[in-house]
Amino acid sequence: MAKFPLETIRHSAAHVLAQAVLHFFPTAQLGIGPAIDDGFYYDFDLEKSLTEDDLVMIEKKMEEIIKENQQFTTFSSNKEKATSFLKEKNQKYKQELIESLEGDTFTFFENGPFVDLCRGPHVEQTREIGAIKLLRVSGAYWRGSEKNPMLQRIYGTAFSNRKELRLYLKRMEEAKKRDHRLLGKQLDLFSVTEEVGGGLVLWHPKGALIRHLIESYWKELHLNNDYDLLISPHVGKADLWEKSGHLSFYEENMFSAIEVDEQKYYVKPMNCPFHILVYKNKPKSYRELPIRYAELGTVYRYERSGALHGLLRVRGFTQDDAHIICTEEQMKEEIKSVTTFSINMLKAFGFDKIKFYLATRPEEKYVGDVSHWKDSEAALEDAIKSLGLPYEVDHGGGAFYGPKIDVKIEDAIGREWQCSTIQFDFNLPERFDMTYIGQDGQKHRPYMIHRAIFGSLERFFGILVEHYEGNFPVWLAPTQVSILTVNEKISGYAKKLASELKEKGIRTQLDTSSEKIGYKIRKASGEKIPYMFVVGDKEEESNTISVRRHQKGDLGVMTVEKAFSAVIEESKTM
RNA sequence: GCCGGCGUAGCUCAGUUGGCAGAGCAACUGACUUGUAAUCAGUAGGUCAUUGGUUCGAUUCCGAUCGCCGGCUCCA
Repeated sequence: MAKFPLETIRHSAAHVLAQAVLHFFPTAQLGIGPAIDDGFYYDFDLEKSLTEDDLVMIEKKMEEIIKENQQFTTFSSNKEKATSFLKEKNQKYKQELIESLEGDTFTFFENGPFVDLCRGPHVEQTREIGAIKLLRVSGAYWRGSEKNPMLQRIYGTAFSNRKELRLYLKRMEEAKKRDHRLLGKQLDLFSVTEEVGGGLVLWHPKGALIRHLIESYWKELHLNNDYDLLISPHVGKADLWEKSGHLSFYEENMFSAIEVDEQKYYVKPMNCPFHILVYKNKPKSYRELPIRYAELGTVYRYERSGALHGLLRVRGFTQDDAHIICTEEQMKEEIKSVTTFSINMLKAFGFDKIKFYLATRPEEKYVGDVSHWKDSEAALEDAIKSLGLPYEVDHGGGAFYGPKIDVKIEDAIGREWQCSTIQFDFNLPERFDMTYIGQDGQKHRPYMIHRAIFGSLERFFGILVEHYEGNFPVWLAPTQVSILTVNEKISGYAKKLASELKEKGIRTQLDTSSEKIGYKIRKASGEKIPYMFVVGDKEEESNTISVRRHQKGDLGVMTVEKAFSAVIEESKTM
């Protein structure tokens, strides 16, 4: 067991990094250097752009400092002294930092020739830092604001010993192999091309097939749970977006207007206004509530070019959107059922570890009655509690229009992703004057809940690819069975098996090429096809199949019936 | 958008004093008839991202643009 927590080790490593950088570039201005989730970084203002070679050199120096086993010591001083000390060191960012900090006592940490303003804590001596590795250099604005100068940020990681560092680096390698952009290309699932534009996805046949399966399952589950499906257009008039408030609050994220017949139209960034108009098409009675409108609605949002990332951050995507419109009395039950519904959907895709984050009313900017906020927050918290799942409360983290639950799922290698969100909206019902006629014959304002489970199909698909490492379960695999012939004489038998499988609804492909069986297996494995049916003379004579399962290997010879039912059974399991 | 890196065949990548553009895989053709992760031979495939400059000559050097990658930022 290490003497210090990782965070302390990493924070200390950040100091050593700064020390090493100052050794080579004495005029460097220091930004901040915290420990982060899987390592640490330090920001520097430097004349020279750092290169890979510089990193190697700096890392070497860091190793030396660690070996020297310098002692970490600390001292405090008041604001005046601290400022003049930093002035003397010519550290303007640190001076700025002190200016913005409360109190009059500032601690410094010193090791060898290096002194840094810092709250600590640190390890006692540098050798306790263990093993370090510098990972990359990138740009970062001082204090995260674009108005400030851009500093150079060096990222690194540290562990208490070499072995753990090696394991971490190995995990990173593994994660890299799962990259959906890489697998998307290898498995021919989708592409994003320069000709179409960044963040606009072309779904290739195999990707589109998987998406179709996801969508079909999604629709079926919604219909079975009393949702109504809607379909709405991709564009709408400017007036609509004025009314919804998007043009005042969200315009910077919208594609610019299209003019048709002297009218301005906008491509939709959200589906809500359309769903609301469906609701408002006819007066609604309390007897009709709750109403649950769901749509796989394709929206377009402007994302800055630098933010685009494979399928995870795109400009055109399909939300699995739904709007639940209900009375105050129905609210609690609706929240509960939508939460359970989300979990069930996510579980079908192998996500069992789910965490909730409840975000409540912001302190200042918010719309609607405080009492409505309180009721809805209680409803959200109730729902999570009743499920007995882990959750955290983010006080004041809600949107201005309502409180929400964000749901995070954990994938096969322990990474967290946010997909689902369940949000109250006190804004749009007001803006669109949504009402229902209550038992008392009066008009009432309904509650409206937005929710998405996958969030975006593009993003969810990207996450799925990484989660499964491209090894889709049988029910989702674009090709479920590949029939491989040992020689060309056997192609008749193979064709017969293929057509029988297809008849049973199994997605089957046939490889009768004049290659050796090893080659065909290698090829099918590369495509990550779950089942390989190897057939030769022996199998034809005995009406059997030699079954091979992807990632498991040879399952041996079985009767055609048994082999078929194995695939069929598995294709039904989610 | 900003900082830095990168852009050579469908894919993965070689290509240095600046002098005819290369390999493996994939594709195609042929031979082989194969028993559990790569059979052999041949053919074809390129505006070296685009564009301007330097030069007798640019994939190579310089500039601009576009795109991608790592971050920052953004995510009412």
